[in-house]
Amino acid sequence: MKLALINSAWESAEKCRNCEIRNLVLFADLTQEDFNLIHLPIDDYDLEVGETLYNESMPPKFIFTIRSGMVKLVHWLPNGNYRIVRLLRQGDVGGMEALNATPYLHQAIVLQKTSICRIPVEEIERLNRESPRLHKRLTSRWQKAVSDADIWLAHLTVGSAKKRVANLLLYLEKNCEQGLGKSLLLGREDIGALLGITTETASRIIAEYKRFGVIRQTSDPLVVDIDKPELQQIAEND
Amino acid sequence: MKLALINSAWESAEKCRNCEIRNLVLFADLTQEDFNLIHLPIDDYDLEVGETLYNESMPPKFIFTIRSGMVKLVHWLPNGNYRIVRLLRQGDVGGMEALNATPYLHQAIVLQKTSICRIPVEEIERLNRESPRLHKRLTSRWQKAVSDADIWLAHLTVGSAKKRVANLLLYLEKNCEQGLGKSLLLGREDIGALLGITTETASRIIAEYKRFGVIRQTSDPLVVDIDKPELQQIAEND
DNA sequence: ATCTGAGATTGATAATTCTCAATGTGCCAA
DNA sequence: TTGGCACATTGAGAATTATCAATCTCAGAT
Repeated sequence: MKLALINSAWESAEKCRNCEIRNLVLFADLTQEDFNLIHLPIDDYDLEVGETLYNESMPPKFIFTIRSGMVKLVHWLPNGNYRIVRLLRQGDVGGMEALNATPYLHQAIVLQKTSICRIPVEEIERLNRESPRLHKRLTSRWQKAVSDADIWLAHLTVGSAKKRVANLLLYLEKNCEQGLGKSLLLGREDIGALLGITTETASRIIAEYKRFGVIRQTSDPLVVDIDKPELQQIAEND
Repeated sequence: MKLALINSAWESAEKCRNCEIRNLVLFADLTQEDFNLIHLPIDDYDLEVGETLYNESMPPKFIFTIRSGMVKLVHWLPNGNYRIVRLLRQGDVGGMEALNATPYLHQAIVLQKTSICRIPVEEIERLNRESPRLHKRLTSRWQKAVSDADIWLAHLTVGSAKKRVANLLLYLEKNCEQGLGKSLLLGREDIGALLGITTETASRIIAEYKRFGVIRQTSDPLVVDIDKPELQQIAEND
């Protein structure tokens, strides 16, 4: 993992102020004055597929916002298998457990080329004390993390495997960067780890959806066109 | 639902200060001075099995801490079925979504006679502004809600139905008020809604565990003695 | 061009879980 | 006492999913 650039304090504050997705993330409500409070460097950099953003054994000194791309939060099981606990997408914040001075809870692994903004916990704490606007944002991010987890549970762990896969594809469509009607197609093992089914079952279902044209390959092998109404049908009835 | 007592501001602050489980909940770090900031009444009351603490259609004006007992957070599905998204136990906080001025996300239903402390959101917001100590607590509560949800996912929705039930019984042992070696035994439908299995499957497994003495009835029909090592065995191997 | 390795797909069979249906059990009220 | 009711339990067969194993595909590496 290489940082693209270590910014000086001034530079990073400048960057944040001009960040085009700022309204999605933590610093949306900060004023010029707030930005002047930033002392430590906020780094931004890209990670490639398979790289690790953070894991359980790293010192929990940063939180991360996702500017673009997709990250999986992985919980390893004793037997070497793993479970994907959540996905982070544009605007999501990862590693917030660092704000409580507790170790990171998961390994965060990049699924798609991902652009990250890495913020020192110390900086958050300073702003938190000195800017009520950040505090509010932070609270609502936490809220989002909880409700995301709940939605996950309610939709992605009930019903037949077919339903779950359909729901997952719909979930991944929502902000697939390629535009609507398309969905990120994860590896079959990841789909399994996400939905609590085996790799083979995931593969069979994806293959069947392909055969029936419910999903169709695109030029990018990681992205598929989806037949949204059909998937919604499957997700609800069946 | 009846409130046991509508306390005056002074009385409720007094109560909080003397609350024996205070160190578990939001107000653990508050000072005498902080308590003097409390203006609105903080009510405490008991609810019986089946009563609703809050639901999606109530105005989100309060958050709730659990002083004792157990509450399920229920997400209703369109077809009339339901999914239990999380359990709240002693020290847990429910309805925190109210702090973001968003509707409650679930229906919270009492599973065991439960003692509740109901705090107006307005009061939290005032203390939040005026006492950094509360803010810190609140943050860490949020953190706990997220990590609980993740643990839930990682343990209670993987593996065979037998494993899941074993994990659930172990989970419910942790702070069963009757002491160690005992576990709250939920209704079979609730077990199903919790673990993503059918009521019948839940019943079969519980019945089997009873037959083999892995769990044993006690004088209280809602509580069973559990054979912890055996359950751990089942949860891990199998 | 061939080799190679990591995923993906598919098949056959076993195991698990669901579904539908019947029965059992204990508690409460008339 | 006697129904009645809400749960819990059990059975049998169908459907789904896991398991084990064999190919297949395809992008890189040699």
